[in-house]
Amino acid sequence: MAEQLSKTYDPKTVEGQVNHLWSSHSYFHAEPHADGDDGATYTIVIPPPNVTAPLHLGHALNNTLQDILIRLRRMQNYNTLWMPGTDHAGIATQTVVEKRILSEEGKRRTDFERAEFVGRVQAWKDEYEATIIGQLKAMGCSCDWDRTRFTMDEVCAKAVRSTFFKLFKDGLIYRGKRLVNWDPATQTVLADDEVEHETVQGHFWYLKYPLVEPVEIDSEKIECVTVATTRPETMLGDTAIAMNPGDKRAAHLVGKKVRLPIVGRLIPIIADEHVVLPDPDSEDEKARFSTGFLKVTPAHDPDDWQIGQRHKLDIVNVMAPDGSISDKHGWEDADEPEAQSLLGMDRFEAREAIVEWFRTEKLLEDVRQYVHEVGHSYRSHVPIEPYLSDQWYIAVKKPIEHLSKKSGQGLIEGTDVPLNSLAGLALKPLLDSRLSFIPDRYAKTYQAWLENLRDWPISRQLWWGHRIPVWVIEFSHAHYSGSGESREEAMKRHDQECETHVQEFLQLCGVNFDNEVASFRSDRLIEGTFPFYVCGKTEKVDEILELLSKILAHKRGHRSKEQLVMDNAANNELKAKFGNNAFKYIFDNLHQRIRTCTLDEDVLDTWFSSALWPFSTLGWPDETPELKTFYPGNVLCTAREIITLWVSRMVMMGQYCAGDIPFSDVYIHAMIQDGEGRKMSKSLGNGIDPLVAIDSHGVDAMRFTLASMTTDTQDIRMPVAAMTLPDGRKVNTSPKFDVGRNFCNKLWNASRFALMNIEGMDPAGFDPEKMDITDKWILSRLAETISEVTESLDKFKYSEPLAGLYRFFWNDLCDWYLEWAKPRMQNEQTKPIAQNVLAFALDQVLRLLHPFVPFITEGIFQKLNEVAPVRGLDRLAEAKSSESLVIAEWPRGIDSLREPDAEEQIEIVQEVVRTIREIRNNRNIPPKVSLVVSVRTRQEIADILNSSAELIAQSAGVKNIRAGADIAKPANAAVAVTDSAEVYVHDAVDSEAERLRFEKQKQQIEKAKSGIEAKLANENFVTRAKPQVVAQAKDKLTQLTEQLKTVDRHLSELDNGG
RNA sequence: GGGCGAUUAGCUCAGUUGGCUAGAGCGCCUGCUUUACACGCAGGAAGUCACAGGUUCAAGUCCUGUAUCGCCCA
Repeated sequence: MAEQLSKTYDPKTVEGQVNHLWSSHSYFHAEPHADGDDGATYTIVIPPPNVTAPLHLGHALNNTLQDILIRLRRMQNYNTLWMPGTDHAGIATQTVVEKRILSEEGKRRTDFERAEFVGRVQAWKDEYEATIIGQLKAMGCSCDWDRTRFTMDEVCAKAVRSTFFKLFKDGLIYRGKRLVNWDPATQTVLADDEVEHETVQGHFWYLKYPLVEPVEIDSEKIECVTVATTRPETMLGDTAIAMNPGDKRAAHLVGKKVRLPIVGRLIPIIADEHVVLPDPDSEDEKARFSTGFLKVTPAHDPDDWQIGQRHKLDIVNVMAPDGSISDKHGWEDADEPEAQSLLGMDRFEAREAIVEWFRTEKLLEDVRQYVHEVGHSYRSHVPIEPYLSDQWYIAVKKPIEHLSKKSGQGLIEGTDVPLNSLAGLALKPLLDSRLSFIPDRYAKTYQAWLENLRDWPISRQLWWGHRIPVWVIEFSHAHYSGSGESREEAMKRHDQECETHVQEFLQLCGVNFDNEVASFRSDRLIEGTFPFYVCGKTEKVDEILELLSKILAHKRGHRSKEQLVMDNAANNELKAKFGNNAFKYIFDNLHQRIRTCTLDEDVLDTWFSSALWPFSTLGWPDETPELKTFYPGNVLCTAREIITLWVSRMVMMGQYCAGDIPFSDVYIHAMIQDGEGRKMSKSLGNGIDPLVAIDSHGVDAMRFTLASMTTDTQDIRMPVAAMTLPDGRKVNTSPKFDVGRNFCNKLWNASRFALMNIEGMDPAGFDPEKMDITDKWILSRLAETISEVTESLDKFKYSEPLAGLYRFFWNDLCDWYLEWAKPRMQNEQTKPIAQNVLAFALDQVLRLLHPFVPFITEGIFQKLNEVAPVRGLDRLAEAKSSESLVIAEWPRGIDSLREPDAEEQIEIVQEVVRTIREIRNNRNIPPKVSLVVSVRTRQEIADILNSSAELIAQSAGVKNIRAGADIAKPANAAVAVTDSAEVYVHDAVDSEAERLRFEKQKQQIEKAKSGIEAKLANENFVTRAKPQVVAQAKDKLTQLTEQLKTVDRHLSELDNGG
């Protein structure tokens, strides 16, 4: 006798037992194929959660959906891999750790050595990684935990290094100056998505700039031009005034010069389309505020930067990294006393001082209120300063020669994207339909982004992340002999020599310079030299250059040769590892030529390593069996805000590094909002912790609810309700989870009932010939459900299959089949048949439900295996046994069991049962009172009803039922008219109730009837609509007419006291 | 500013290529300790499908515009 199941489903107990079962087997582990085995594989890489914080409900949704796909394919016998792991999330993680250290210890990042600080972040990562993996396991994610990766672990780091080197060698990485989002408070660059836009009540200040020579326009003498600005302090860096070429005044003014107030700089007036023409009545706010003259400050405004690039304007940066006015960062003409007095002021102080200066000098024409969006740092909340700085970039639209054979060359039609560029590699598969988005509208986002892509800035001024593996070598200044060659030629020759020496040195250390090193010399003069950038393929080069760097640093401050070679650790290490010759070479050839040799301070953008995730986790660049078997993967499942940041880059890098797209389908799921349609967030306090949901409702309930809400809309609303935990903590949950919990409870109890009844079942006792109509019906419905569920899962539908399963399980199996089976279980003749059908149906429904609600189904499956280990339906259908549902076979289509006749018959029976029940309820007849019923209907339906009289009797509390074509209405009978029959419930008359019901029904029928009559009266409908539709309408009209006649007859009988 | 989406019952959502007396779950109302389940059973009420035009024999569904809300990108 199997152990009794509890009366309500207790998720904790079952989850515990099932976890124990799963963790003691390796069901989730995937092994690469042996050579020659080309069986079907199915791979998903997890979007690695940030180690910044625990998972939220969005993650729960994301991972539930992946787990559903993975479990389905595993049951379908694919070699299935779900690769788990976490992301180091550079800036986000560093920020939270910095905040915590500041609040707990009052220390800043700069109070630590770099390595020490990174250690602190590492400790945080260890903690949160464990939390996150624990959460994923709690959610039932069937990841291959043995393969868990982290974006900064050794395996991933190797891929990052290889990719960077490859890009560097292909000439796709360069150092460039650009405006970045600078946070002057924390002094770091921020990514665009780390900038929060806030609406600010600000001003437009109208500043007058005097023309060097006055100009006459329409006999009016113009001495000044007026610019409008929201940031007057940037005027110190103005290098032009721009006008729209369409401006009438442009002809007179373009080419003239103005004298920049305070600074005295002479700057030109130029023409640029970007300038908005003034129009006081315009809808466009910019036009209303515009004077037609735009001050151009390329170093402090992104639009101005573009204008500066177009017109080759000077770039004058007037600020220090802390946001104060400074002449040390690119401002060379701050000679005027007025300018000098501003130096050192904070940017907002300087703003006031400058406005005041203009006011005093009568050059302030106007001040107007202006409400606008200002970017703020999400970290320090101070306004972002567009700041000019040197960053590393990846050239995304640069053609890659060696790829032209494979990917073709030239531009993709209608774009400026070369086929053999990184952007092209990502775009082409979409255009070729090798890459699809679900829902497909998201393809547009992807495509538009790639077509308008700018080079990718990959350096971040952070300590937490993959260090950029570039050594910056500054050569000493060339000694210009003056003999014959020009200064430029001398410098070039000198630098060339230096390069050669570095090359020789590395070769002496055992490095093959051609294969293992990539390098280039800057074409821009930076602090007096053209830096030489060196990137090694492996860390060996780093090791050598680091020793060189130490030795050279040590060298400084020592004069005599004896001191230079003095014993120190770096010297010894270099000698020991790379030989005396290399060591000697430094002093013979390098120390005079190299001023500094330093590793770049910055780290790589987090998305750089994320971009490699689909293959770095499989061991790339090594040609591992894993890579061979599981790459390319199948699906990526993520949220839409990540399409540009991540998906596109994975495709790009997958193509570039691994030679193929990393997945063929991108499934974009909805974003979870609260009941008011707001994003769930910490600051609003409207988030739901998945662990709370799991605690209060059970994992399966949470998963069921999430999956059932997943249609292809972009948002799903999840009403949030506060609840108090037993320990007094107030937390958020959602009444929506009740849906899942109720379902699980129903599943549990129906299974409990089934298990009690199939105990001791004999599979041999099944005889297909002895199945009754309910057996045939439920199997037919099962067959239908199997194919519906399988098909919709193939199409990435979640809510649809779940609704189908819900209906089959609850509305068909529980509400009807089980009820009808109850008496059959008491009868030795019928019992074996009902038992076997029930066991089979339960077995199949558990399999179908398993991807959605894995714990409860596995728990029940284990009991089912104890009670009824063999569950086939003789020669009708097979249910291959399995020790665990995780690896059980997915139900096969059993279309041979489809019985439309049985379904139709049961529907007729159900309709009559519902009608009788309605009368019973309506007349307040107690459930215990048995009824006598007769039904007047067409003979064929009467036959069905008579043969199913017992089913009706049982379901409707009827002791006697008789159907026929010529049944007369008995006296004192309550009457109901259905689509196909008149149902008489004897001795239940209630004229008033009946009249009300009939009158209402009459109205409904008349409404429907007149609609159809109108249609049929329309000649166009009859001639133009599909014949089938017309025939349908005619049938319907006949039926409604009949029905109406019947209702009328009963109404008039009521009138006659009938 | 550019793009995408939503608007259907009190709430959360379905509604395939146009063919509808517009469905489900929750909530609501009525009745029920029917020995699997009250996290349940039986029944019921409840909708001008955001608004305005248009296409069509036929529009919740297609087109145009408007309004409100939301998201992404700049």
